[in-house]
Amino acid sequence: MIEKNYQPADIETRMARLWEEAGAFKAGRPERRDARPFTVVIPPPNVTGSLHMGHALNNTLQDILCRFERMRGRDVLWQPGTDHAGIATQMVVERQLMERQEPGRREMGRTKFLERVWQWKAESGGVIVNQLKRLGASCDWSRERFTMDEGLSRAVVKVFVELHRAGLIYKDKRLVNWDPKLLTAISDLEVQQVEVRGNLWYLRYPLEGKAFHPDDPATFIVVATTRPETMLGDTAVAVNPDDERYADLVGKYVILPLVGRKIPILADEYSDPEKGSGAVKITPAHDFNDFEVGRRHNLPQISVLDQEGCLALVDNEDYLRDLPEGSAQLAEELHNVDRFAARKLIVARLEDFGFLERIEPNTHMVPHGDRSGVVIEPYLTDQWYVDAHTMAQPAIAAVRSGATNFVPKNWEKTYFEWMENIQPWCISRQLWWGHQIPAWYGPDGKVFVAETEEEAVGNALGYYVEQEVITPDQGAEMARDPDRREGFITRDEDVLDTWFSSALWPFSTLGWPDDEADVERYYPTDVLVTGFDIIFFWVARMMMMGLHFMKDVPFPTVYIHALVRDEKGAKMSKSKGNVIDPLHLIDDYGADALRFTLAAMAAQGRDIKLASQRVEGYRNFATKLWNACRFAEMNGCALPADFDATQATQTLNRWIAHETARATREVTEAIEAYRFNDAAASIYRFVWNVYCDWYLELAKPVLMGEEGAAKSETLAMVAWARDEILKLLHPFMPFITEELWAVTAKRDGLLVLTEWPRKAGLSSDEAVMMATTGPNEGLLPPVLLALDNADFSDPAAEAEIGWVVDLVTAIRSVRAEMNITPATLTPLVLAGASAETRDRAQRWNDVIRRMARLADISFADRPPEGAVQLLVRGEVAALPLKGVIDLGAEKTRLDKELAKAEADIKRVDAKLGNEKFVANAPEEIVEEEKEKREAAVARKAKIIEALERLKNAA
RNA sequence: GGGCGCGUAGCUCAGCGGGAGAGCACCUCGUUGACAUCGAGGGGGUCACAGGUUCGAUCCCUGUCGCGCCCA
Repeated sequence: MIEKNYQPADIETRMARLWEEAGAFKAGRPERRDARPFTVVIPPPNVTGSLHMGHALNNTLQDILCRFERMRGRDVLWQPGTDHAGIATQMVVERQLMERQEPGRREMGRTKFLERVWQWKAESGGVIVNQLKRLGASCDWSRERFTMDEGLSRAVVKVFVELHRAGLIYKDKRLVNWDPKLLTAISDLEVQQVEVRGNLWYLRYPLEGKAFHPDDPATFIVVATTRPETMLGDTAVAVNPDDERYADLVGKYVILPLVGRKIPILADEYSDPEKGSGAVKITPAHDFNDFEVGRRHNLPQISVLDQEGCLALVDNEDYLRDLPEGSAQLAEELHNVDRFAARKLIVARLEDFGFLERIEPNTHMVPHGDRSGVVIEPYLTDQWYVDAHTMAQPAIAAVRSGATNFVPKNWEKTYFEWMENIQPWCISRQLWWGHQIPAWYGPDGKVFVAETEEEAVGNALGYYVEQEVITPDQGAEMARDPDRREGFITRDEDVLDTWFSSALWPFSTLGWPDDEADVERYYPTDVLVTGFDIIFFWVARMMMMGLHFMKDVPFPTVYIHALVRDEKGAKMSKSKGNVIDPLHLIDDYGADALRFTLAAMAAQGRDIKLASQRVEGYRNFATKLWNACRFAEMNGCALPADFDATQATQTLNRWIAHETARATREVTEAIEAYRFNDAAASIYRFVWNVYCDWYLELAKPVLMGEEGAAKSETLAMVAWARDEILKLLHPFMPFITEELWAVTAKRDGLLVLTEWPRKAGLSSDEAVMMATTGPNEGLLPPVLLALDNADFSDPAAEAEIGWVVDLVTAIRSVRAEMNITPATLTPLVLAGASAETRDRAQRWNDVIRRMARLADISFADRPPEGAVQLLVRGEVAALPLKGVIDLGAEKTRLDKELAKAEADIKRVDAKLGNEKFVANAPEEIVEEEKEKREAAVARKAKIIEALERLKNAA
């Protein structure tokens, strides 16, 4: 029994429980042992996260694919899990400690702190998983993984060690993006370039051997810089080799103001003559470009900042080397001053001595940390790197060859662009929460990388015994007792970039390296669904790791979906306050409505501007379906076991079978092509504008009428089409369809595991091929071996019902125009009707009268005088409304129609009169135009007749 | 500076070589046998602009203008 009102919240909790209890989402179901797998790995959300619109869209689309393929008989594995999100999670827990006024991370110590993070994860890490369940995500939750669980951690270590052995992971000292707030290195991708209004400072650097005077340009060279405070670390001045202004200065030296260091003026292409003064200061330790210039010219690298972005000058050997006496005083004064305060101090000091020429306002891009929000400092440190350039090559080739395809295809360009210019990937992070790098150091800094501490220590001790740094006895001692080797062998403190573990996700979650059975079965996955913002972060890296370790791409298809924005097109962000919370929408309208909205708006290649009004509209759609099912139930519609829709005899029933087949084809093909919006539009139109608006309405007289073959067939057909609708709609609106499936009939099983309607044109052989890996047909779901005629089509039924629809529509339209209230029943006269039309009119008499508000239907050779005359499929239908209608208005209406017909004829004639058109256009197009002309000419004739009669009546 | 994409009905968006579409909003009418979370009907668009290709362009090409995103 269907409830009177559709209540999403109640249905959703019950259906979720039902699926859970049935283990409906489990991969590897015994009865599908021989079915072809369909595998998708979820983009693992951060454990710290909560569901936002991007997740809602991403997971709705994945769920549509998974439910669709599950219904098509595949063994679906949708692999869920979460990501440990190093920086984000560590920040969350640290903030919590602060709020509770507990000891901070450093006071607490590493071990204790990590315990706290795990504790936090246990308490709060399940939030987003539960939110995904509310959305209806049909993941195999029994296989949920976490990037820091034991198995995945083993995968991380193994990958690190193997890549290190292969020379693809190495340690290097170079400039990194340093976050002075979080005190860690971050990768290029975690840096956001932000436009900042700053200044360009023009500084005078005195030439060596000349007495500096601010008024004498011959005694100095002007350099322009956006970062005056780094001048303390300058080791050269560069000018463009083609810049004639400075040609004679190349090779000479300047004396660095305030500092007194003698540094060369050199020629390098990097210096842009158009920018600033054309001369640029070179600070290799504090600027990426300068670093490269420095390498080319063998310049020293003088770092003048510490980890926190404060000047570090006292005891700074690099800085103090070769400086004149007295410079130590400046070092003392500026030591430990923050970089931004230092900027002011240094500029003021330069100005005092006449070294500041001028200040020019300058807007430029400044790197910021995407987590901390502070200005990133290029900083010279030792870090671990992946040789991304080498690993990118197979990943590039795989997309070039089509082994992996992007949908839509244009994202491949973005992918290539980045991959072909890829920089070494800095993977070490100075954090605690993450996979600690499996590297150990000896007293001389020599590194030992191994999968276990035991192995690394063994190697190290062996080495130092051999080198006679320690005796064999000491070595044995240290091997036995960790306390004894403390201070001698130490483990690398750093952890790996979170994306390092995410890169392994498609195979680490399947059990690699411990158990490869599932890797065998489910790798490579079938499709990756994700947003374009993580193509670089994640997709590219999975490609590299997958190809290297699995020797195969992780997925043949990458579907890239849009970003969800607010209704004005702005990116949703907390600071803007324009975030629409998907959970609120679920509360208000139900998960099904939200899902359908997102699918309907997921057109390829465009961002989604979401308005909640749209969600409301699709909630109404759910209500419509609900009520249609209630209607079927109230009329006792039920599907007999042996019912075959294609064998129906009633025209109306053959018509809905035909329309259902069409909808099935459209929905199936659209999902197959990742055209979610087309699929949604198709099922929407079918349910509302075909099934509800016409089929149920046209069936009413039969259903209310006397018992008999026609009625029993219709009772069955209403139920049959309803069931097909529930199946087609299930991937989009799983909750309401599952509920209706359960309450509308006694079922063998859940809808979620019911077979998808066979697409037209798919032979049973192909269906078998699709769903199986082997020839063992005995284990197939029986439906895949039966059911033919899925491409059922009946043009005759289409023509007849089409006529009824057109007739009713035309009458309704003219009645509304003439302001005839529904209470007024009018007669209808079919003039000069063909035998076929007479038959049809008799067959559909009840329906037409009811829907068009008619008193009766009669026939005549000619339309009566003073009637409204309508053209329906080439014949005249007249409404004798003498006295009711305004003859003047009717004339105006007919004049308008006439003008339209004449315009149509004129346009077609222009085409057909064009020799080139007739010669060049495809035959069927020309034929079509001719038919259009004929129809328009016939229409025109009838309208003229109608006008004549109107004149007579007046 | 390089790349990608977008300018179609009041709004949000489909369509993309042969007669301009949907949803919402708007206007009119309606307690018609499931549904007012509804039904019926209606108005509304030089498809940004300018060239070109073509028998034919909203659709392809070029340019201009406006907007967005990514990378330097």
